[in-house]
Amino acid sequence: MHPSLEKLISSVQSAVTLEDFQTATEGLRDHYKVAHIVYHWVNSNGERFGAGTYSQEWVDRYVEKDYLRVDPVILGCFQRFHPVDWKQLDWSTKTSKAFFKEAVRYGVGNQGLTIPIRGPQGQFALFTASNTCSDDVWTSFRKRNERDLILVAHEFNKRALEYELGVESDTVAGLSPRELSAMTYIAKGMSRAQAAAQMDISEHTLRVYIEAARHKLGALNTTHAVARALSRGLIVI
Amino acid sequence: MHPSLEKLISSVQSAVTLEDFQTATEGLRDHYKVAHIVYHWVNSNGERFGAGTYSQEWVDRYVEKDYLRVDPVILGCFQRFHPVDWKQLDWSTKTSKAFFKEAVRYGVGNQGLTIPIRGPQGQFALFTASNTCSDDVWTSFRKRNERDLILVAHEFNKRALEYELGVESDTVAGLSPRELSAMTYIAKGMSRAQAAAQMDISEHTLRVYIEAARHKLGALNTTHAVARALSRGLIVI
DNA sequence: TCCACACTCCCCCAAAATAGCGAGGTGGCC
DNA sequence: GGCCACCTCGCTATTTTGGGGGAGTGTGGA
Repeated sequence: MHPSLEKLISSVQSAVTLEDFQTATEGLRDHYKVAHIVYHWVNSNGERFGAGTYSQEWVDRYVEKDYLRVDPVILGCFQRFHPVDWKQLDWSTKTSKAFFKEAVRYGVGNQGLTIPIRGPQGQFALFTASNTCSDDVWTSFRKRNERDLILVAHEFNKRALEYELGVESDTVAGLSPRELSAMTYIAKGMSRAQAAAQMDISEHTLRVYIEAARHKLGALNTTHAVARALSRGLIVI
Repeated sequence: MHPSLEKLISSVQSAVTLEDFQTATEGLRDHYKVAHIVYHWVNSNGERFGAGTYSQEWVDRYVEKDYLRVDPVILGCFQRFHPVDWKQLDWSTKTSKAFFKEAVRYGVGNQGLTIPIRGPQGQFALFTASNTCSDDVWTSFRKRNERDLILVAHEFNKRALEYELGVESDTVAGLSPRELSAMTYIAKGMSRAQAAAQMDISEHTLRVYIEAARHKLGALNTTHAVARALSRGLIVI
């Protein structure tokens, strides 16, 4: 990895504010000599954050027109797993063609590579490099830099997660072994009677476990408790 | 990146069968001179696949004892986002201590680095490198190789996703927007009446959504449906 | 154009979960 | 020895879900 890129990664690793993320994207843009670098991120509460080199006009326009629901990059990456070249996306519909044209008019590149990453609680981030150039030039750019970009995207996410954790704080309640078993059977779709039979205890006892878990998790009902236990990674189905 | 590692990555990229994945893990083990390389993967239907260099005895033991629910690596990575050194995990409980001891006895290393990756439909994969060595040796190994391992993990996932798409023909159930909203409210602990009020529809209509979601997800009851929707990343609470 | 599918509403009744009141035994920790 | 967390079991009454029927609208794709 290039020394100046290492330096940029360090700046991401030590980023504290959104401005720091912003500065990092500008540094990366200059390093790679591309039109834009953008990092876009949805935390577990569904709040969106963004840092990047797009013009303010484009960002405003994007928000105003609710292009999140149109942008094939967003729609495409939401169903994908791995780095996506914009060319692979579906630009065939009328709305997406119009969107692309307008994006280019606002200075967004005609080429792009977007790397989606997901977190355990529904966090979803997109790291994008975009440029205006021919297909051949872009392909060779990707060949040279795709791996580094994946690593950079990881660094952004790592820091973004810490940023999120800094904002939130919640106590994780521990469930007892029997409570965990009971919750697991319930999460698998068993009725209380079935789960009790599985655990070889009375249905009443099972109920006590479920209620204990519900209270510990601050849940309103069994379904809520299961949802919370799954979200917190306490149980696996 | 080392030429011989490039070769191993190519072999991952062209993997077709589980045996190919297996062979790739063995190659990586030899390349890095570590005790084990393991790739473990849960697809969007909750089916588990694995390829790695652990002994068959350990794998059997692991399955038999249902260690998925004990293993701090699994439990820890489920709540995390980024490469996890096994030392960072919680080994303080009695069961996890016993598990660790047994794992070491079966030849699993005392050190490990696990890289979790998630897909859009709740796919969840773990790529692990493990070795028996001192903390210092392991730290320097991580420093040298962590980035490469992240890229290797990405390659495994990319191929695993293609493998999944090739093997499965059963449609991944997509829930309609209203079904997703309904499921989300239910997952947040609301009763049908409350959720219906939130969505400003009759309780009966809400019930239709919940039942449709239940059928699409192949769930036995509402709680099960919520659990599946969460596991597959369809909803977030 | 028509079909499929999402969306909306209504009935009834059996089954299951929830809420409230209990009881007692074990084992670890201060 | 006392406290606390965990594990186990019982009862009754009320609320919520689940399964079985229906029926009508609107919208987007073949």
